Amino acid sequence: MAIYRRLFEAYGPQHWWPAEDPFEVMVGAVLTQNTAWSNVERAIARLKADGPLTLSSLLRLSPVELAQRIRPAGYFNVKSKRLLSLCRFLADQPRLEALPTRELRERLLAVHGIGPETADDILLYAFERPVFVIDAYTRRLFSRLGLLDKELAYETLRRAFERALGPQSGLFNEYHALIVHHGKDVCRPRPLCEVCRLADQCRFRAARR
DNA sequence: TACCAGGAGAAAA
DNA sequence: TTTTCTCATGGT
Repeated sequence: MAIYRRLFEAYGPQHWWPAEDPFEVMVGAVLTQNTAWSNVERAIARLKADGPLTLSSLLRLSPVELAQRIRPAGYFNVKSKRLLSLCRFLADQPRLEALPTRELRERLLAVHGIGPETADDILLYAFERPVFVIDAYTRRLFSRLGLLDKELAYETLRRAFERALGPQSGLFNEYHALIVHHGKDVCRPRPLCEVCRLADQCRFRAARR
């Protein structure tokens, strides 16, 4: 919680995810896989150029048509198939919001192209479930601070964060958003922000002892 | 020019 | 079962 308070005091509330509705959150979660958000924004803008971004509007597109629209996000052929798999899943399974979180997570993970991080993005930011998202920014920040081994398995880290913070989806939402803001907009791999620079120096000194 | 960016699935070992 | 490879655009 000390890290959270420090981030919140530094950057303020983030009000995430940057999307107009839950469906756009899900689309963004797939498009941002291993991709800079600026490229995702271009792809979403192209999807919206045809009209409102909805489940039915995407289901009307062929894989090739969708791939051309999301081209700026990279891996467009792969992501086109993944997005259409997600859309078919959403169309085939009504009342997903009524499912308990664990079952909803398992069903999302069974969809082609939805791995642990993407599933948890969707659970937290589209379904407002208390699930902590472990992404590259989370691993980088907390390993720099010497608080975790960034090679640990996804599930191990997720459970550790959830145990430490308790079942508060609002806090998980804000915490992860702050971690991303810190990693993306403040502290890039180089140059490091002041906090991470000091953490790196401490680790370097410790390693020399 | 080379590297990096909010992963996931398939193939190879 | 674990590790490695592949997918691709845009910014720095």
